[in-house]
Amino acid sequence: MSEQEISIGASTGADTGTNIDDLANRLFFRLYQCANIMHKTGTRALEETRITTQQWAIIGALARDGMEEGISVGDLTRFLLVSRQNLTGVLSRLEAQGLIERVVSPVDSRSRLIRLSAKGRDVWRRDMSAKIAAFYDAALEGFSTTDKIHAIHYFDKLLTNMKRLDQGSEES
Amino acid sequence: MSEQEISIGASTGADTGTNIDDLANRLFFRLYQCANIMHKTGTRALEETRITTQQWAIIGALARDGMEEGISVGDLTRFLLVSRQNLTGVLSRLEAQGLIERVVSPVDSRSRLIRLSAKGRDVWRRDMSAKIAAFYDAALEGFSTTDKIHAIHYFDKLLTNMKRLDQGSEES
DNA sequence: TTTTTAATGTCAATATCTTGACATATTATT
DNA sequence: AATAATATGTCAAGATATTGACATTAAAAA
Repeated sequence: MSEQEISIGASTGADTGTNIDDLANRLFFRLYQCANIMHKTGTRALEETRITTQQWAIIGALARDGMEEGISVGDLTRFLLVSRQNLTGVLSRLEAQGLIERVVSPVDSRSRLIRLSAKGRDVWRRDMSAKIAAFYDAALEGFSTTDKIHAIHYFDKLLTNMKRLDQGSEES
Repeated sequence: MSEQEISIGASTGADTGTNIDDLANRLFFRLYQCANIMHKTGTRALEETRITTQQWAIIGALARDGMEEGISVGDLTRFLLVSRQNLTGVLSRLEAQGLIERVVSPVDSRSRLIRLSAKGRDVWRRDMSAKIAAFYDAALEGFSTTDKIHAIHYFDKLLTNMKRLDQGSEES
Protein backbone atom coordinates (compact mmCIF):
# COMPACT_ATOMS: atom_id res chain seq x y z
CA MET A 1 0.00 0.00 0.00
CA SER A 2 1.57 3.23 -1.10
CA GLU A 3 1.29 6.23 1.10
CA GLN A 4 -1.73 7.51 -0.73
CA GLU A 5 -3.74 9.46 1.68
CA ILE A 6 -7.30 9.82 2.49
CA SER A 7 -8.65 11.98 5.15
CA ILE A 8 -11.83 11.51 6.94
CA GLY A 9 -13.46 11.62 3.63
CA ALA A 10 -11.36 12.12 0.63
CA SER A 11 -9.16 10.44 -1.81
CA THR A 12 -6.03 11.97 -3.12
CA GLY A 13 -7.77 14.13 -5.65
CA ALA A 14 -6.89 11.65 -8.34
CA ASP A 15 -10.39 10.33 -7.95
CA THR A 16 -12.56 11.37 -10.82
CA GLY A 17 -15.26 13.84 -10.00
CA THR A 18 -14.01 15.18 -6.71
CA ASN A 19 -12.26 18.47 -6.08
CA ILE A 20 -10.87 17.87 -2.67
CA ASP A 21 -7.59 19.46 -1.66
CA ASP A 22 -5.02 16.79 -1.02
CA LEU A 23 -3.27 18.63 1.78
CA ALA A 24 -6.53 19.38 3.54
CA ASN A 25 -7.31 15.73 3.18
CA ARG A 26 -4.11 14.60 4.72
CA LEU A 27 -4.32 17.11 7.52
CA PHE A 28 -7.76 16.04 8.65
CA PHE A 29 -7.03 12.39 8.25
CA ARG A 30 -3.98 12.82 10.42
CA LEU A 31 -6.07 14.57 13.04
CA TYR A 32 -8.51 11.68 12.93
CA GLN A 33 -5.76 9.08 13.29
CA CYS A 34 -3.95 11.00 16.05
CA ALA A 35 -7.12 11.33 18.07
CA ASN A 36 -7.84 7.64 17.70
CA ILE A 37 -4.44 6.58 18.85
CA MET A 38 -4.24 9.23 21.56
CA HIS A 39 -7.28 7.75 23.25
CA LYS A 40 -5.88 4.28 22.91
CA THR A 41 -2.38 5.02 24.19
CA GLY A 42 -3.57 7.58 26.73
CA THR A 43 -6.04 5.22 28.35
CA ARG A 44 -3.36 2.55 28.28
CA ALA A 45 -0.88 4.86 30.00
CA LEU A 46 -3.32 5.15 32.90
CA GLU A 47 -4.56 1.61 32.88
CA GLU A 48 -3.45 0.93 36.46
CA THR A 49 -5.75 3.75 37.57
CA ARG A 50 -8.67 2.60 35.39
CA ILE A 51 -9.16 6.22 34.32
CA THR A 52 -10.12 6.71 30.67
CA THR A 53 -8.89 9.65 28.62
CA GLN A 54 -12.27 11.35 28.83
CA GLN A 55 -12.33 11.02 32.60
CA TRP A 56 -8.73 12.26 32.58
CA ALA A 57 -9.77 15.40 30.72
CA ILE A 58 -12.46 16.13 33.29
CA ILE A 59 -10.29 15.40 36.31
CA GLY A 60 -7.55 17.55 34.83
CA ALA A 61 -10.00 20.39 34.29
CA LEU A 62 -11.22 20.14 37.88
CA ALA A 63 -7.69 19.94 39.30
CA ARG A 64 -6.85 23.43 38.11
CA ASP A 65 -6.41 26.29 40.52
CA GLY A 66 -9.65 28.13 41.05
CA MET A 67 -11.85 25.09 40.53
CA GLU A 68 -12.16 24.22 44.21
CA GLU A 69 -15.72 25.51 44.53
CA GLY A 70 -16.61 23.73 41.30
CA ILE A 71 -17.55 24.46 37.72
CA SER A 72 -20.95 24.09 36.07
CA VAL A 73 -21.69 21.28 33.64
CA GLY A 74 -22.32 23.88 30.96
CA ASP A 75 -18.93 25.51 31.46
CA LEU A 76 -17.28 22.10 31.30
CA THR A 77 -18.99 21.26 28.02
CA ARG A 78 -17.79 24.52 26.52
CA PHE A 79 -14.27 23.94 27.76
CA LEU A 80 -13.95 20.36 26.62
CA LEU A 81 -16.12 20.73 23.52
CA VAL A 82 -18.27 17.75 24.30
CA SER A 83 -22.03 17.56 24.54
CA ARG A 84 -23.98 18.10 27.74
CA GLN A 85 -25.52 14.67 27.45
CA ASN A 86 -22.23 12.92 27.08
CA LEU A 87 -20.76 14.79 29.99
CA THR A 88 -23.69 13.74 32.16
CA GLY A 89 -22.78 10.10 31.57
CA VAL A 90 -19.08 10.51 32.23
CA LEU A 91 -19.71 12.62 35.34
CA SER A 92 -22.09 10.00 36.70
CA ARG A 93 -19.42 7.35 36.44
CA LEU A 94 -16.84 9.61 38.05
CA GLU A 95 -19.28 10.33 40.87
CA ALA A 96 -19.96 6.63 41.26
CA GLN A 97 -16.20 6.11 41.66
CA GLY A 98 -16.17 8.78 44.34
CA LEU A 99 -13.79 11.01 42.39
CA ILE A 100 -16.10 14.03 41.99
CA GLU A 101 -18.93 15.72 43.81
CA ARG A 102 -22.00 17.33 42.33
CA VAL A 103 -23.61 20.13 44.31
CA VAL A 104 -26.50 22.42 43.49
CA SER A 105 -25.22 25.85 42.46
CA PRO A 106 -26.01 28.58 45.02
CA VAL A 107 -26.81 31.07 42.25
CA ASP A 108 -28.89 28.95 39.89
CA SER A 109 -30.88 26.04 41.18
CA ARG A 110 -30.97 24.34 37.80
CA SER A 111 -27.21 24.22 37.73
CA ARG A 112 -24.79 21.79 39.28
CA LEU A 113 -21.27 22.60 40.39
CA ILE A 114 -18.83 19.79 39.71
CA ARG A 115 -15.71 19.50 41.80
CA LEU A 116 -13.04 16.99 42.69
CA SER A 117 -13.54 15.02 45.87
CA ALA A 118 -10.64 14.50 48.27
CA LYS A 119 -10.26 11.03 46.78
CA GLY A 120 -10.24 12.54 43.30
CA ARG A 121 -7.43 14.89 44.30
CA ASP A 122 -5.44 11.99 45.69
CA VAL A 123 -5.86 9.96 42.52
CA TRP A 124 -4.87 12.99 40.48
CA ARG A 125 -1.69 13.67 42.43
CA ARG A 126 -0.57 10.22 43.46
CA ASP A 127 -1.71 7.96 40.68
CA MET A 128 -2.21 9.97 37.54
CA SER A 129 0.31 12.78 37.34
CA ALA A 130 3.52 10.81 37.00
CA LYS A 131 1.95 8.54 34.41
CA ILE A 132 0.70 11.50 32.43
CA ALA A 133 4.10 13.16 32.51
CA ALA A 134 5.72 9.94 31.29
CA PHE A 135 3.15 9.60 28.54
CA TYR A 136 3.83 13.13 27.34
CA ASP A 137 7.56 12.56 27.34
CA ALA A 138 7.23 9.49 25.18
CA ALA A 139 4.59 10.87 22.82
CA LEU A 140 6.46 14.15 22.34
CA GLU A 141 9.89 12.70 21.90
CA GLY A 142 11.80 14.70 19.33
CA PHE A 143 9.61 17.81 19.78
CA SER A 144 11.55 20.94 20.69
CA THR A 145 9.91 23.72 22.65
CA THR A 146 9.51 25.63 19.41
CA ASP A 147 7.90 22.61 17.76
CA LYS A 148 5.36 22.36 20.55
CA ILE A 149 4.56 26.05 20.34
CA HIS A 150 4.07 25.87 16.60
CA ALA A 151 1.95 22.75 16.80
CA ILE A 152 -0.22 24.40 19.43
CA HIS A 153 -0.54 27.44 17.18
CA TYR A 154 -1.90 25.31 14.33
CA PHE A 155 -4.27 23.50 16.64
CA ASP A 156 -5.50 26.85 17.92
CA LYS A 157 -6.14 28.14 14.45
CA LEU A 158 -7.98 24.97 13.47
CA LEU A 159 -10.00 25.10 16.65
CA THR A 160 -10.98 28.71 16.11
CA ASN A 161 -12.17 27.93 12.60
CA MET A 162 -14.17 24.91 13.61
CA LYS A 163 -15.67 26.74 16.56
CA ARG A 164 -16.86 29.42 14.18
CA LEU A 165 -18.37 26.72 11.97
CA ASP A 166 -20.07 25.24 15.00
CA GLN A 167 -21.53 28.54 16.12
CA GLY A 168 -22.65 29.33 12.59
CA SER A 169 -24.70 26.16 12.47
CA GLU A 170 -26.32 26.98 15.81
CA GLU A 171 -27.74 30.20 14.40
CA SER A 172 -29.49 28.45 11.57
CA MET B 1 -12.35 32.01 33.16
CA SER B 2 -8.80 32.81 32.26
CA GLU B 3 -7.09 30.90 29.52
CA GLN B 4 -5.48 28.52 31.95
CA GLU B 5 -5.00 25.31 30.16
CA ILE B 6 -5.44 21.77 31.00
CA SER B 7 -4.81 18.99 28.65
CA ILE B 8 -6.46 15.70 28.74
CA GLY B 9 -5.22 15.35 32.16
CA ALA B 10 -3.12 18.10 33.52
CA SER B 11 -3.22 21.42 35.11
CA THR B 12 -0.94 24.22 34.21
CA GLY B 13 1.91 22.93 36.27
CA ALA B 14 1.01 25.36 39.00
CA ASP B 15 -0.71 22.49 40.68
CA THR B 16 1.17 21.28 43.70
CA GLY B 17 2.68 17.85 43.40
CA THR B 18 2.58 17.38 39.65
CA ASN B 19 5.45 17.71 37.20
CA ILE B 20 3.57 17.94 33.97
CA ASP B 21 4.94 20.02 31.14
CA ASP B 22 2.62 22.88 30.39
CA LEU B 23 3.22 22.90 26.65
CA ALA B 24 2.69 19.16 26.40
CA ASN B 25 -0.47 19.69 28.33
CA ARG B 26 -1.76 22.33 26.02
CA LEU B 27 -0.81 20.41 22.94
CA PHE B 28 -2.68 17.27 23.91
CA PHE B 29 -5.65 19.15 25.20
CA ARG B 30 -5.86 20.96 21.90
CA LEU B 31 -5.73 17.65 20.07
CA TYR B 32 -8.53 16.39 22.27
CA GLN B 33 -10.67 19.49 21.66
CA CYS B 34 -9.98 19.55 17.92
CA ALA B 35 -10.97 15.92 17.55
CA ASN B 36 -14.17 16.51 19.48
CA ILE B 37 -15.22 19.43 17.38
CA MET B 38 -14.04 17.88 14.15
CA HIS B 39 -16.49 15.03 14.61
CA LYS B 40 -19.24 17.44 15.48
CA THR B 41 -18.71 19.87 12.60
CA GLY B 42 -17.73 17.17 10.15
CA THR B 43 -20.83 15.10 10.74
CA ARG B 44 -22.84 18.31 10.54
CA ALA B 45 -21.24 19.22 7.21
CA LEU B 46 -22.56 15.94 5.81
CA GLU B 47 -25.87 15.92 7.60
CA GLU B 48 -27.91 15.85 4.40
CA THR B 49 -26.21 12.58 3.52
CA ARG B 50 -26.63 11.09 7.02
CA ILE B 51 -23.01 9.95 6.84
CA THR B 52 -21.07 10.21 10.12
CA THR B 53 -17.38 11.14 10.21
CA GLN B 54 -16.42 7.57 10.94
CA GLN B 55 -18.38 6.29 7.96
CA TRP B 56 -16.79 9.14 5.97
CA ALA B 57 -13.33 7.91 6.86
CA ILE B 58 -14.15 4.41 5.70
CA ILE B 59 -15.87 5.50 2.48
CA GLY B 60 -12.96 7.81 1.74
CA ALA B 61 -10.51 4.97 2.27
CA LEU B 62 -12.48 2.70 -0.05
CA ALA B 63 -12.84 5.39 -2.72
CA ARG B 64 -9.11 5.52 -3.33
CA ASP B 65 -7.59 4.22 -6.52
CA GLY B 66 -6.60 0.60 -6.17
CA MET B 67 -9.34 -0.28 -3.70
CA GLU B 68 -11.78 -1.58 -6.29
CA GLU B 69 -11.20 -5.25 -5.43
CA GLY B 70 -11.48 -4.37 -1.77
CA ILE B 71 -9.36 -4.18 1.37
CA SER B 72 -9.37 -6.47 4.36
CA VAL B 73 -10.86 -5.45 7.68
CA GLY B 74 -7.44 -5.84 9.23
CA ASP B 75 -5.80 -3.50 6.75
CA LEU B 76 -8.55 -0.96 7.35
CA THR B 77 -8.05 -1.08 11.11
CA ARG B 78 -4.32 -0.46 10.65
CA PHE B 79 -4.95 2.41 8.27
CA LEU B 80 -7.59 4.17 10.34
CA LEU B 81 -6.13 3.21 13.72
CA VAL B 82 -9.40 1.90 15.08
CA SER B 83 -10.14 -1.45 16.62
CA ARG B 84 -11.33 -4.46 14.67
CA GLN B 85 -14.43 -4.71 16.78
CA ASN B 86 -15.40 -1.11 16.25
CA LEU B 87 -14.87 -1.41 12.53
CA THR B 88 -17.15 -4.43 12.43
CA GLY B 89 -20.00 -2.34 13.77
CA VAL B 90 -19.48 0.59 11.44
CA LEU B 91 -19.07 -1.69 8.44
CA SER B 92 -22.28 -3.50 9.30
CA ARG B 93 -24.18 -0.24 9.27
CA LEU B 94 -22.58 0.82 5.97
CA GLU B 95 -23.50 -2.55 4.49
CA ALA B 96 -27.04 -2.19 5.75
CA GLN B 97 -27.21 1.15 3.95
CA GLY B 98 -26.03 -0.55 0.77
CA LEU B 99 -22.90 1.58 0.57
CA ILE B 100 -20.34 -1.24 0.86
CA GLU B 101 -20.00 -4.89 0.02
CA ARG B 102 -18.29 -7.59 2.04
CA VAL B 103 -16.91 -10.56 0.14
CA VAL B 104 -14.87 -13.52 1.29
CA SER B 105 -11.21 -13.06 0.38
CA PRO B 106 -10.06 -15.50 -2.32
CA VAL B 107 -6.72 -15.97 -0.57
CA ASP B 108 -7.80 -16.37 3.04
CA SER B 109 -11.22 -17.67 3.90
CA ARG B 110 -11.21 -16.08 7.32
CA SER B 111 -10.77 -12.67 5.74
CA ARG B 112 -13.34 -10.34 4.23
CA LEU B 113 -12.66 -7.86 1.47
CA ILE B 114 -14.54 -4.60 1.94
CA ARG B 115 -15.34 -2.46 -1.08
CA LEU B 116 -17.64 0.34 -2.12
CA SER B 117 -20.85 -0.64 -3.82
CA ALA B 118 -22.04 1.27 -6.90
CA LYS B 119 -24.39 3.16 -4.62
CA GLY B 120 -21.49 3.94 -2.30
CA ARG B 121 -19.50 5.40 -5.19
CA ASP B 122 -22.46 7.54 -6.20
CA VAL B 123 -22.89 8.88 -2.69
CA TRP B 124 -19.17 9.57 -2.50
CA ARG B 125 -19.05 11.50 -5.78
CA ARG B 126 -22.44 13.17 -5.91
CA ASP B 127 -23.35 13.81 -2.33
CA MET B 128 -20.22 13.88 -0.21
CA SER B 129 -17.34 15.34 -2.16
CA ALA B 130 -18.54 18.89 -2.62
CA LYS B 131 -19.61 19.08 1.02
CA ILE B 132 -16.25 17.79 2.16
CA ALA B 133 -14.38 20.27 0.01
CA ALA B 134 -16.51 23.10 1.42
CA PHE B 135 -15.91 21.89 4.95
CA TYR B 136 -12.17 21.86 4.39
CA ASP B 137 -12.21 25.35 2.92
CA ALA B 138 -14.00 26.72 5.95
CA ALA B 139 -12.06 24.78 8.57
CA LEU B 140 -8.72 25.65 6.99
CA GLU B 141 -9.38 29.28 6.34
CA GLY B 142 -6.22 31.26 6.89
CA PHE B 143 -3.95 28.24 6.40
CA SER B 144 -1.35 28.71 3.70
CA THR B 145 0.05 25.73 1.82
CA THR B 146 3.14 25.95 4.00
CA ASP B 147 0.99 26.00 7.13
CA LYS B 148 -0.77 22.85 6.06
CA ILE B 149 2.49 21.10 5.29
CA HIS B 150 3.93 22.06 8.64
CA ALA B 151 0.83 21.04 10.53
CA ILE B 152 0.87 17.68 8.76
CA HIS B 153 4.51 17.28 9.67
CA TYR B 154 3.73 17.72 13.37
CA PHE B 155 0.81 15.33 13.15
CA ASP B 156 3.04 12.81 11.46
CA LYS B 157 5.66 13.08 14.15
CA LEU B 158 3.07 12.74 16.88
CA LEU B 159 1.51 9.78 15.14
CA THR B 160 4.85 8.02 14.74
CA ASN B 161 5.58 8.44 18.44
CA MET B 162 2.20 7.20 19.56
CA LYS B 163 2.34 4.28 17.16
CA ARG B 164 5.61 3.27 18.71
CA LEU B 165 4.02 3.51 22.16
CA ASP B 166 1.17 1.37 20.92
CA GLN B 167 3.42 -1.31 19.51
CA GLY B 168 5.53 -1.32 22.64
CA SER B 169 2.51 -2.14 24.75
CA GLU B 170 1.55 -4.98 22.43
CA GLU B 171 4.86 -6.71 23.05
CA SER B 172 4.33 -6.75 26.80
C1' DT C 1 -46.99 41.84 36.37
C1' DT C 2 -47.61 38.38 33.10
C1' DT C 3 -46.18 35.91 29.23
C1' DT C 4 -42.67 34.25 26.29
C1' DT C 5 -38.18 32.70 25.43
C1' DA C 6 -34.03 30.61 26.66
C1' DA C 7 -31.01 27.95 29.76
C1' DT C 8 -29.87 23.82 32.81
C1' DG C 9 -28.87 19.05 33.42
C1' DT C 10 -30.75 14.62 32.73
C1' DC C 11 -33.20 10.79 30.12
C1' DA C 12 -33.69 8.16 25.84
C1' DA C 13 -32.21 6.34 21.44
C1' DT C 14 -28.62 5.46 18.27
C1' DA C 15 -23.75 5.38 16.75
C1' DT C 16 -19.19 4.82 17.90
C1' DC C 17 -15.26 3.16 20.72
C1' DT C 18 -12.59 0.05 23.59
C1' DT C 19 -11.08 -4.72 25.54
C1' DG C 20 -11.97 -9.65 26.19
C1' DA C 21 -13.48 -13.76 24.18
C1' DC C 22 -14.30 -17.07 20.60
C1' DA C 23 -14.77 -20.34 16.34
C1' DT C 24 -12.34 -20.95 12.43
C1' DA C 25 -8.47 -20.79 9.41
C1' DT C 26 -3.61 -20.12 8.54
C1' DT C 27 1.18 -20.31 9.67
C1' DA C 28 5.03 -21.87 12.33
C1' DT C 29 7.19 -25.31 15.01
C1' DT C 30 8.09 -29.92 16.40
C1' DA D 1 2.44 -35.29 9.68
C1' DA D 2 0.96 -33.56 13.99
C1' DT D 3 0.95 -30.01 17.26
C1' DA D 4 1.28 -25.30 18.80
C1' DA D 5 0.94 -20.55 17.96
C1' DT D 6 -1.03 -16.84 15.53
C1' DA D 7 -4.40 -14.40 12.67
C1' DT D 8 -9.29 -13.18 11.14
C1' DG D 9 -13.65 -11.06 11.87
C1' DT D 10 -17.52 -11.14 14.82
C1' DC D 11 -20.06 -11.17 19.40
C1' DA D 12 -20.53 -9.27 24.06
C1' DA D 13 -20.07 -5.86 27.64
C1' DG D 14 -19.13 -1.40 29.13
C1' DA D 15 -17.69 3.50 28.10
C1' DT D 16 -18.16 7.31 25.27
C1' DA D 17 -20.39 10.37 21.79
C1' DT D 18 -24.19 12.54 19.35
C1' DT D 19 -29.15 14.63 18.80
C1' DG D 20 -33.91 15.13 20.42
C1' DA D 21 -36.82 15.73 24.22
C1' DC D 22 -38.22 17.25 28.71
C1' DA D 23 -39.25 19.35 33.59
C1' DT D 24 -37.65 23.02 35.92
C1' DT D 25 -35.72 27.49 36.44
C1' DA D 26 -34.09 32.00 35.05
C1' DA D 27 -34.06 35.87 31.92
C1' DA D 28 -36.16 38.67 28.44
C1' DA D 29 -40.06 40.68 26.33
C1' DA D 30 -44.70 42.36 26.35
